[in-house]
Amino acid sequence: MSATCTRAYSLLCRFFPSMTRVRFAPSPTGDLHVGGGRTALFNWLFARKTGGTFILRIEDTDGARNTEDAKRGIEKGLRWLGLDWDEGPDAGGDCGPYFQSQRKDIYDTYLAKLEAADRVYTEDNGAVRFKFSRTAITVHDLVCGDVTFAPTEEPDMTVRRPDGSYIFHFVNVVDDIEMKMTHVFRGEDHLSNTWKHIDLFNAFGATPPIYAHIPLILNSDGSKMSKRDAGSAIEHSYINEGFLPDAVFNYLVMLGWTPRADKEVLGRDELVKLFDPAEIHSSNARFDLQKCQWFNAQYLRALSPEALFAAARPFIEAKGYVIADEATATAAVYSVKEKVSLLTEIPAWVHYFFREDYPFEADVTEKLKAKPENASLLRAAAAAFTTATEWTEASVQTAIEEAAKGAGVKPGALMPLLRGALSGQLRGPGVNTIGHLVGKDSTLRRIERALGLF
RNA sequence: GACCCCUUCGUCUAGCGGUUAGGACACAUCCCUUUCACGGAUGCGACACGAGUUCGAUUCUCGUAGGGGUCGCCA
Repeated sequence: MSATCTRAYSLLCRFFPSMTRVRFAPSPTGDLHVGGGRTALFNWLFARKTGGTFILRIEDTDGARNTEDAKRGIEKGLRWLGLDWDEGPDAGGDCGPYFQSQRKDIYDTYLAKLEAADRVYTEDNGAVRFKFSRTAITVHDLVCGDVTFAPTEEPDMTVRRPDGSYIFHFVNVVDDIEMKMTHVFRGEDHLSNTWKHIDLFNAFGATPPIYAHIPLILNSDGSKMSKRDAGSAIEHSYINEGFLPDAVFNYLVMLGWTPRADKEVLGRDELVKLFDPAEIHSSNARFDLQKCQWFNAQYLRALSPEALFAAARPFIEAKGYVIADEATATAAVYSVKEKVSLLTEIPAWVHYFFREDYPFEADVTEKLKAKPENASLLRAAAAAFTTATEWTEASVQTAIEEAAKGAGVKPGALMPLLRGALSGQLRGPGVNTIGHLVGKDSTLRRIERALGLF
């Protein structure tokens, strides 16, 4: 960022802290793209940081492929990420309507201004073109610094189609003027076109906003990320895959900006506090699913038992498991929280808490049958459980240890057997935790059922 | 093709003329441990290349290469 820009920016923030106005202006194409989500996120961070206004404007001038469903997809993604907008659909505001499809009169008015200034001409078929100034134009960018474009040799830019509808560059600039945007955070893919926007601002006699072009998110192989790629769509890749919004928020921020902090796991409030647009990176970043999942694991583990259960519940029920007792289910889910990094992984770790006919995995059957005396060890454990007078994690533990002692083996020899019998698998929370949570009766039934394998 | 942006471990990055080039994810080994994990410790691993400027370049300048982007009556 240039010194002039830095100064202008800090002055603006110091004296007019709540005058900043930024917007996210997506074309409603369905599921929110991560790149778009992150663009929205930086706009939101800046608005919250400066006490300004975050506006959502739907650029739906291409009526053919902009459906109501598509619009809802965008809004769902934004809401899920926690990016609330102060003006826009459902929020209202003084600069509406916030759908470009409803702003034709405004565009007509602005086109008239260009006509009056002799900056447009109509072609034979009715299309209207804007006469470029064909002077050198410098973009003062918060991220990229000053970028100067030589006088263009491109043909004049079409701003209105023969059918009367308007082109992106035109409506985008008109709306940014009308909606009084002070800053524009957008993808770097727009940098090369920004001189056209500035040319338009100048033609309207308006002051361009301060631009900040943020780097793009690439696939792990460095190619451009598009719809079908892993991690590309908020609902499909994150909501449905068991990510937590805060984790995705945190990861996405880190992909374009490194906060000055001694840790990476930072909450929204901390990120807002630390955010400095001048520190946004200038190079593209590759998407790393493993790192994103690591963030998710961190946030998962920080959840309270109740919050974790609430988040996991839909994923458990989607597998068809019936939750009869919420308190037990909550404890069951909490007992495996540090074994997973995605909510979608939880059902496979807790399914046996919700049914008695859980399958015995192959290695369990193998383990149990490996030694003939395993059956008697299980019977010894059952006997110890039967005589237990109380049923807590501690008492279950004690019963197991006593059964092992009585049978002349170490608890470690009995544990895997019991684990396999009670859960059908060789991994999971402590055996005493499983026994305690499923209850005494079920514990005995489960051992009996496992005995049937011999 | 023209123009624009970018270039530190595999990935995300710190660094802002002198550092044993630091951290995180991933990976490997060890410790902990009834399993799976968590956690802890250690290790592996980078300044794209070539010229300058300088006593000294990862850091500044130029070039080359590579990656990305833009050049629509898409947004």
